[in-house]
Amino acid sequence: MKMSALFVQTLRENPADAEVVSHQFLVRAGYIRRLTGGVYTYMPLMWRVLKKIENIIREEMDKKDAQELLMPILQPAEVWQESGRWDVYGKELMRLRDRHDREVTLGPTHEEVITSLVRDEVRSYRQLPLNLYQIQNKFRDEIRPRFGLLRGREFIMKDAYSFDVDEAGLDVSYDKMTEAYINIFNRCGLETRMVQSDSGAIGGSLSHEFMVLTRTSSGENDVLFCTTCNYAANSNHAASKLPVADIDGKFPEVKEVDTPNTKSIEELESFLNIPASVICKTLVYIADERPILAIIRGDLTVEETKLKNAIGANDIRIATAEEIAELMNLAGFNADKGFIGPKGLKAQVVADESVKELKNFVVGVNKVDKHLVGVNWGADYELPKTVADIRLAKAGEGCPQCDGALDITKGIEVGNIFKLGTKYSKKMKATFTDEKGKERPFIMGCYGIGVSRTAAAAVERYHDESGIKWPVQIAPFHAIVVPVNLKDELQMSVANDIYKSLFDDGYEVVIDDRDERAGVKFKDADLIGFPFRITVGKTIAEGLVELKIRETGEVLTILPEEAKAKIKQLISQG
RNA sequence: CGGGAAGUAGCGCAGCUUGGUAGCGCACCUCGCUUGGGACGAGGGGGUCGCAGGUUCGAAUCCUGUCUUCCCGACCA
Repeated sequence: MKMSALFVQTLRENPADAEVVSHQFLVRAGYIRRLTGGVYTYMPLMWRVLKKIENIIREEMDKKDAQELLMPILQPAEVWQESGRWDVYGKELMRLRDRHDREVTLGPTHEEVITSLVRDEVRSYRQLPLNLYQIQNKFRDEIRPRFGLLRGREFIMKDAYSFDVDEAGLDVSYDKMTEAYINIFNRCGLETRMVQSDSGAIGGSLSHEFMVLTRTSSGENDVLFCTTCNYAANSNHAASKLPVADIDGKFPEVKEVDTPNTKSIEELESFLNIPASVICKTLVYIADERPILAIIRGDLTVEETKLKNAIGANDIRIATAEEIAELMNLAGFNADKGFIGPKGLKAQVVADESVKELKNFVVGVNKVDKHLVGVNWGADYELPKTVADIRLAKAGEGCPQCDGALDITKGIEVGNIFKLGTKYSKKMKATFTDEKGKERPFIMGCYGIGVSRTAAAAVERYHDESGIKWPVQIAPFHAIVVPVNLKDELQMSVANDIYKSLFDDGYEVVIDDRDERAGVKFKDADLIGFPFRITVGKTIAEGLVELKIRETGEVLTILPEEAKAKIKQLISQG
């Protein structure tokens, strides 16, 4: 490929709307162009990268006996109504109406379509196990698309679905996909960590996410990981050992006391001269339109996703001051902010495990400027029926699996795997006949990889101030040959020879035949991120060229043949 | 959803307060010169100033509405 003919326009300045490095460099280097919010054109360079990632995925999926197919993006509302997700998936579902006023959606994922398909096609256990996957554009109407390819409304995803006769079969499928994912990301040159996660809107019993850990990016997720063992989990799911604290309030008797102007835990701490850990904190949430009281030790934090799961809600948010006041008035109390307690309000109460051990503690009583002190769980003040881990784990706390401690880092989720079980097959009546002639629902799993996001994550992970440093396996081209002076016939002929030779050997190579000054060519080469650059310039007088390795910045002045051999060697090492 | 900010040439921006024929840098075209880290000189092309109304002799500029984009926040009592 001649650089002069390549459809790419590099920019000197960062686009004003790009905040994270992957977005900035992908736009500046001419990989992507925005059409509208969260929707991008993949330019030829980008498309080459994406196809490379896709092909790695295909090879590794096929090795695990998965079969590629392609399902429609346009999906009728019916299948979503069958699974019950038309109403619960929420606003992220891109909904539209056709000319007959029928509701349709642009698929954000394909559990419904695949389940419907397999329901019709697979009748016998003899046809199982089965793993089907596709790579296509997905649509999610994100509240706030941002960060370029990291969170778009239209993006490329690989989604796979497994069908097994029983749980043991699902375990095998899940393990095979785990292996495939590890291989895929390794081959993409990306170090990932497999972390436990919440199963979210997809549902199911067990799930893991594959995270690219980044220090630099405003990574989307917090990942807690053990510094000693292999425990790692998304912060919305992570557990930790309960931090040790003073949990005895040492109040000699149960008593309602005046605590003026103590609307926050801090104010209450200093007014009563007690640690936060002897206060039972009460938070009001609205889950699926109904109020929920969450109680937790005063020094700890509620994790909303865990709370949501503890009560089986679809949607959860903290209540507004108005909603709290309304809840109080309904029960005949006059209070709004602060002073809230779990007793006497018309709301389900969920207790975090941390409150069980509290002794002689302090709690709100839904009266302004009052708190109850010296409380103990018992006949008079009952522990709520629902007790669960709804606490946000934090760095420094003990690992739930070993004696080590947890640390926290940012991560970009590039893949996830779920054990779905019968969540979809039961609802959609997708069954097969087992060896005893009995109808049974399929045991399903689903497995996603964000293809476009993986590319962006690679840029987040591998770049410097000059531009992108693609891992060679997913770089748009392997190398660029740069003749410094087009009018120098020797330079041109050597450069052309190297270019042709690499090209004929099957390497993807560009020759920068533009009549630009060397600096321009070098800047563009660095920005675009060619893993290898062969410069043919002054040193050609001694028969030497220069090989620059983008990843390390290493520069070798060697014979053309040596440069080619070195590139081939490094590429084969991956 | 709430709060900010911004829409002027492909990209980055100035002009707006104080209305009077639309500018700068990059990019692009031509010529010259230059050729190892985003050179230089000369000339040139390109914009109904997001859109729609209004005020005015006259609107990028003032007013109203609308669309779009970006940022922050979404409540730990």
